[in-house]
Amino acid sequence: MIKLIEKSFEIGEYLKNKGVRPSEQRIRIFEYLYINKNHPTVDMIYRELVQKMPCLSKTTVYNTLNIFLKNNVVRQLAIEENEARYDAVIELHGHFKCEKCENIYDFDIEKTNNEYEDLKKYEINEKYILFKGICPSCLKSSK
Amino acid sequence: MIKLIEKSFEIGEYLKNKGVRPSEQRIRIFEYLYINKNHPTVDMIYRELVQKMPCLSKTTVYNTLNIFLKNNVVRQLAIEENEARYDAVIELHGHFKCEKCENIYDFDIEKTNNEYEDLKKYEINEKYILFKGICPSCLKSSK
DNA sequence: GTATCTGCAAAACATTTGCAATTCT
DNA sequence: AGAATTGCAAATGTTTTGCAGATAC
Repeated sequence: MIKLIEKSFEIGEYLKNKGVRPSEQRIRIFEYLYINKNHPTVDMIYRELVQKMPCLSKTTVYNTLNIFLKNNVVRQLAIEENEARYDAVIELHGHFKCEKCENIYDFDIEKTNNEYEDLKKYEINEKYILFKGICPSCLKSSK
Repeated sequence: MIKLIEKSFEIGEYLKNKGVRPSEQRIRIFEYLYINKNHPTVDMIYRELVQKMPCLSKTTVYNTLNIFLKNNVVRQLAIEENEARYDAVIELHGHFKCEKCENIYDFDIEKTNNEYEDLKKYEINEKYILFKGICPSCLKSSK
């Protein structure tokens, strides 16, 4: 409990620094993203949080995430084509989606821009890297 | 005109080889993707083709692209989070979206799987690489 | 007290599904 | 004839918008 309050307070500061006013809902939504790191959909966030905040609206989740996006608090991912997913880790990294267990793993990518010959003359601002395949634990269990 | 008929014939063969029966609509949709190489949305394809085929239905465009997907005739891209885009180039390559002119450029990526230390033990089946930034011609005109 | 934030209801899109008519073999 | 294809209309699902009440500064 105290942990949660402490965390809320830190998150509040973080959001303020990003230019977002830290309301209860916004703190909870960021907290969910920050603790779970599961690249959730709007629906996943809503279904979890509405249990503790019964009158939370899905509209608020949408509104909040759009504000977070605009203020660079979260990144929007296109992992599934139909539903947007969100990530509180805004540093450059790649995503790996296991086609079996559906888990999404993060992985490091280099920060050099010169690895791609074709892009020598391009200014690269954002990189979205998504691989699909089979993760080690699913590889093991399928043998 | 002759060119188009010839092209239709080639596309027909290509689709047959992929296990897709080459109807008029399917040929036209593939032809659009193949000629334009513009990673279009369903709506872009529909709006263009309905001019020549007035009773074309958007449902048919959806159906056709889903069949193409299943038979590995096209790749689905998640360049914008809200709308699916399609690409008749199924070979591995990356996409660069210019944030100014909105054009999407293709670029080559290496086929080695060992470039990412974190993924040594993962089986990688598909790679989706999307960069955003400014393309050379927009860089030039902004100076 | 004025701005902002929240949440309901409705609207706006993208996509899929059910089904009847048509087309191909 | 039988199977696949097309396209309309309706349904589904995600996201946005309008607006009234509540909250924060």
